[in-house]
Amino acid sequence: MSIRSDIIRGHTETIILAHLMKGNSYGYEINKSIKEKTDNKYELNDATLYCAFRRLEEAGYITSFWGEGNAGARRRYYSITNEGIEFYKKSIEEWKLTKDLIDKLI
Amino acid sequence: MSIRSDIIRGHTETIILAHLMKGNSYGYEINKSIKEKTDNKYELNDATLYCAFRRLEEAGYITSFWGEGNAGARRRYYSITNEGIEFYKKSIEEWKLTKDLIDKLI
DNA sequence: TCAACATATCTTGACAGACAAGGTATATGA
DNA sequence: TCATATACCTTGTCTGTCAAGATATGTTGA
Repeated sequence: MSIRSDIIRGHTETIILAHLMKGNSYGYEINKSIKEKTDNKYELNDATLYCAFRRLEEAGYITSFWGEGNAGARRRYYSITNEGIEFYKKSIEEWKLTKDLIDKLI
Repeated sequence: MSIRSDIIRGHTETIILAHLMKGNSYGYEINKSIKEKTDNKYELNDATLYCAFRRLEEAGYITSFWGEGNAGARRRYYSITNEGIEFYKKSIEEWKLTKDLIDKLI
């Protein structure tokens, strides 16, 4: 069974930030990691991923820079900011509340 | 802390069906019940609620009829169908999977 | 009496996140 | 050389949600 995007909607940014909490990374790698962690049950659509990066960067939660080295296709790396870390922590708390809420309601 | 609608998006129909699993009901009552169950932390927007009713009825998951008796404002009652019950059960399973998935990712 | 409030449903138009589809470019291995 | 994997990005569309507004009835308190 795959997961409807409406169900997971709104978690995209938190998922990305969670990955960046462990260190700098780039889009393709993050998405591969999501796929692996979920046994191919879930992955982000490219457009969704890069849209989320733009939103996060605009909000000041991440910064980006082009990867150095000329091996393979260019990579844009992302780094989480202090504001991003705060936002991530809040999102985790929100998720806990949401789980309880939905469990009460359904 | 209140819950962003993006986080709960996609659960509206399941929440409504969950209520109807306990017996016929109508929009206003369902929303009041949501508010009470969540200690005023969450409630559906009117438009969201009635849009969801329409979708569910179109999908054959609920049927509706005008309430009898002339006391107070008119009520449109909703009743869950067998297909609706099946869909509800599937949605519950999907929610369990989603919880696990998100917990893995964030 | 009459204003305010609670009950109850519905419509319209706008917004935002997600998606499908397409494009661009580099490196590697058969 | 051709397919594949890597890697990023844009455009237009879809859909659920929301804000705002409309409509109507019953109850309660000043």
